[in-house]
Amino acid sequence: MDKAPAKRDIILDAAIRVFAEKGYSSSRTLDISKEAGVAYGSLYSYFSSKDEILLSIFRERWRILLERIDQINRTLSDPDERFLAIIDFIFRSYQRNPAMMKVLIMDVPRHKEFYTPENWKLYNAFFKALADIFREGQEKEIYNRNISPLIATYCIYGAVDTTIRQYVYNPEFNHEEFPIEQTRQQIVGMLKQGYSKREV
Amino acid sequence: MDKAPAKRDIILDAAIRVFAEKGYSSSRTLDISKEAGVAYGSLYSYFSSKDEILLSIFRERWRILLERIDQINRTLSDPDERFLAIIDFIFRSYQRNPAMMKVLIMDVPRHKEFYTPENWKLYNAFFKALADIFREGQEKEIYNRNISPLIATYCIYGAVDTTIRQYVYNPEFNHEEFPIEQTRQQIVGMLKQGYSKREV
Amino acid sequence: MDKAPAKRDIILDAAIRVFAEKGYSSSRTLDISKEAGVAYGSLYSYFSSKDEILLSIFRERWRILLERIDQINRTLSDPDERFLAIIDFIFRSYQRNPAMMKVLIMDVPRHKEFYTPENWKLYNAFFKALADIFREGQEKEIYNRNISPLIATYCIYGAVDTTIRQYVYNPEFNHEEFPIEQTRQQIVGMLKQGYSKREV
Amino acid sequence: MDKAPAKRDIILDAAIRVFAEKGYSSSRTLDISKEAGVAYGSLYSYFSSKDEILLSIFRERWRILLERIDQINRTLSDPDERFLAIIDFIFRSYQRNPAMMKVLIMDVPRHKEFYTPENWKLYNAFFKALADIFREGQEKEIYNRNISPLIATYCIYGAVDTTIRQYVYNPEFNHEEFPIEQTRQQIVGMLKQGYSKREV
DNA sequence: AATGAATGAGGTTTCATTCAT
DNA sequence: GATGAATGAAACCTCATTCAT
Repeated sequence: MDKAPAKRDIILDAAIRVFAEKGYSSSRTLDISKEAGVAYGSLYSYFSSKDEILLSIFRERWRILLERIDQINRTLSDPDERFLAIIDFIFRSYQRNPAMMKVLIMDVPRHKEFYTPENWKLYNAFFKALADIFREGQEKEIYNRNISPLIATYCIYGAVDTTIRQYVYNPEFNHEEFPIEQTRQQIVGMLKQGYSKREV
Repeated sequence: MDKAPAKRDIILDAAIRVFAEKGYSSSRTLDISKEAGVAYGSLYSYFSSKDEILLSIFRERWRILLERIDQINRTLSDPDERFLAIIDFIFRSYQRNPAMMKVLIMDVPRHKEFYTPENWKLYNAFFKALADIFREGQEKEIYNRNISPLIATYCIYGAVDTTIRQYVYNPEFNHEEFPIEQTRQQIVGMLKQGYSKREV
Repeated sequence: MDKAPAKRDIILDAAIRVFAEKGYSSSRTLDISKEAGVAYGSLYSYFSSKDEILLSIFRERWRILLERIDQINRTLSDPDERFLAIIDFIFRSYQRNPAMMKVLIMDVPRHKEFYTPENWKLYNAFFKALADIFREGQEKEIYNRNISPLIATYCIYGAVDTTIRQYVYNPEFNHEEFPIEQTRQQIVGMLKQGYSKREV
Repeated sequence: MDKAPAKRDIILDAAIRVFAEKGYSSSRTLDISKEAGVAYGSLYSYFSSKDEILLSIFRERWRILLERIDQINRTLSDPDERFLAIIDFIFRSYQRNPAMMKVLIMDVPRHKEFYTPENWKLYNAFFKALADIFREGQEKEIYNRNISPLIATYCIYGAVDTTIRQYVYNPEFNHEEFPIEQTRQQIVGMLKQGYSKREV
């Protein structure tokens, strides 16, 4: 009984590629079925609607992110190392599957049906997990207590997200001038130390 | 001869509200005309298509942002003060017209027709202006020279953008618990000093 | 009081050129007003609708054709000479104003509103006038009595019309290979003598 | 696999009736789908646009005419008999399907998209085939050598076309007074012998 | 009478979804 | 379950006509 689940994932992966390429609403279900190599109507054996495909992408892929954070939390205890590992995971996710990141960042939150309490709960679980790490850093007296953990989290995620978005979208952003590994280090450095020159 | 320009702007403002509410592709041109209180066909006297309305919003509003930065650069000379003023302007823009910010952040960059060289040039002019300020701060030895000005700029903008987005979208984000003025100060503090506790 | 009639005719002439160029239904009233160099709304000072412009073209220009036949009938008495003069007039009309002929041949009869009894009466007056000439030729024993005058008339007009249409429309029809004057003579010759070689 | 072709032809036949009734541009695609008894959108499974329907009618039906001429040429060798058979076929086509003839004569040549080199080539193939027959008649010394074969062809076709058009359109043309078979004979007689009385 | 901005009904086309095979 | 032809609601846009100036 591996066949049905496999096909479901084939469709989901195809949908990610198509949505990333054209955007959700410019993507036609026919495009998805072609990309997946399945019959037109087969989409509806696995998903009730086009909406449902997008939301499934969000729910299933976001859950993987959350699980990964859980795993990092279990493996590492130092907040700094945890943030590093998470940022690393996000960067590598972009590198592995930029299409998925495009969809998660650009299409999911712009979709009307996304705005249900359950989806928000799942979405915010990510920020809450990050905020928990931050809070622990504050308790361990290694992070600044003047900053709200949630706000800190938004800043961290926003800095990472906006930068990676340039790699994905911005044609004027020169990949060779900014090697991704170096960029990652600069972001982490800046978030931790700030952009102001430290007094000696 | 104030009439025609006025009507064009009425349509543009209405379109911003409608796009913000429903997203670009779920918005119908009929909705826009109703919201603007003009006849259906009048949209097409001022804009050649629905696409053109969205792109006009981007071009005209983004230009205002750039002009504002110019003005700030002419008025203030200290890089710190300049960043503060720009972040302040962005925060106040959100407060004044969150709908416009939604559209600029969420709809414009997800639209296929957006991706023309001219539009990218205009878009990137914002980041270049910020990077110039950052570079000056480095030359004045007040900003960290280890960070690329462009990356720094993405981090600054990303932190601000992602946080404000929570005010605009996230129903679980409690506005009262996080007064906007205080949030702004925390972001600026964190970007400048980093989240790590400074050694004394 | 020459002004108003002048403008009316300016519009009519402009409409003929526009209809000939694009066909009636692809022609926009805006095109006509621009071609005429009058204000958009002015069309409706002189004509009640776009339909009415087309029908006015037919009524007024067709009447000129009928008057010309009348004049020919008054001037000439020999049926052969009369036909020659009429065919000559039609050929020269094409040369002078092919646009008008295009409209009269192609657009007017394909228009729904054309099919009123009065219009048909006017239209058929042309064929009746020709048939009368033919009948007289039969009575004078110079034309074949076995042919119905009306059918003869359709054949004569059809031969002329179809040939001239090639000059106007057919891009593969080489004008230089077929000088119009020579073509006219061949048509007249063929209609009168038939295409069969006469026994000596 | 008879189903798809059948439906395509059902749509084409329905379109012919609708176009003949209202003219191409007054015909709505909804009318065609209703007349064909198929769903609205089905039109677009078989044709890419309304234009394409009209041009398909031309291309497919005109090809049948050309094939018929080919067949006549293979079956008969006498030019006179060939012309007779072709005129006969045209007359019978009108009788069988006057709607199709209306569309071919009135709508197709007035349509902008018709004017492509390929369409003209197909269109002119008809006249070229007729001209070849005429030329052969000249070589066999049975047709007048003074007439250009192409001009002769236009006259023959124009006479037939204009006359049949009266049957189809002209409400003042009395079908009973002019039995179609008799009309056909008169046309053929007139084209061959001319309308002038032959000297004995 | 002249103007042209405004109007909105109606057209073509798209495409998510259904369903008979 | 798989297939893809069929369906028809709904979208964008056009453009003849009106009407306030």
